[in-house]
Amino acid sequence: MKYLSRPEELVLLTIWKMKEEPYGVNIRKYIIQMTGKYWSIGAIYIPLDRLENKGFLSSHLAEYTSERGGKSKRYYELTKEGLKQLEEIRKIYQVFWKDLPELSLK
Amino acid sequence: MKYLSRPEELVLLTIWKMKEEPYGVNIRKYIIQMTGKYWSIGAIYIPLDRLENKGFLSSHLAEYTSERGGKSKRYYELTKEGLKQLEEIRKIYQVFWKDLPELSLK
DNA sequence: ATCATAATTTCTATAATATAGAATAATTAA
DNA sequence: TTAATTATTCTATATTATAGAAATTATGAT
Repeated sequence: MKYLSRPEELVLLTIWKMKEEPYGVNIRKYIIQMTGKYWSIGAIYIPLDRLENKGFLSSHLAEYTSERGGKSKRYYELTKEGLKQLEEIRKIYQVFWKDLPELSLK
Repeated sequence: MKYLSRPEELVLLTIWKMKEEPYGVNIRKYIIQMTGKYWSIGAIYIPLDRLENKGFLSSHLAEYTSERGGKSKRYYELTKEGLKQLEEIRKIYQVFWKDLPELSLK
């Protein structure tokens, strides 16, 4: 693949940035909150899986929880490779977003 | 649609930024040069079409050229709506890329 | 005139990704 | 043991990405 897709990038950035526990439900919540755009419930797991397969994330299942119930959470964290991808894309956009000309638009 | 896709964003930014004449071949050339990643010849026209359909770009055919030959070039320019989209996405990323914590990665 | 060359866009086919929400799983409380 | 809760996985479909061949249109050479 050439670039990270948009959801992939948002997921990686979120896992890097968020303070809450980084598992599916929370990651989705964070992205919705930060971007103001809706994501369906399932929509978060596809980029998560893909990013893990590519080696940009690693994960493990939560061992124990005293909360109400529910399936085990799967916690994610960024890998070195994942960070590298983010840095690469940041570099590209720094150049693109720099010195944009004033426009007179229709 | 929720966000601009990556190619859409790159195309819009390029049309905003590039100094050369903004038609397909040049736009592709510029993106390849700026990102260091290959795009096939046809790959540029799909986001161009889509962005125009969405109202983020407008275009017109070149009237006359004294160059060697070839089909008429189609020139593109950013619309107000297109600019708005870019500003929106920029705002999102400014927040995401700000205050990222130091990491100790595996 | 005809043919080769050149520059550009359009077409076509396929792979990959996005999106939504229902189904399933695992845990706890009543 | 049934209902409620929390989370992930599955399934189906729409959209987007990607590559490169084909078509279009003009020029230059013979």
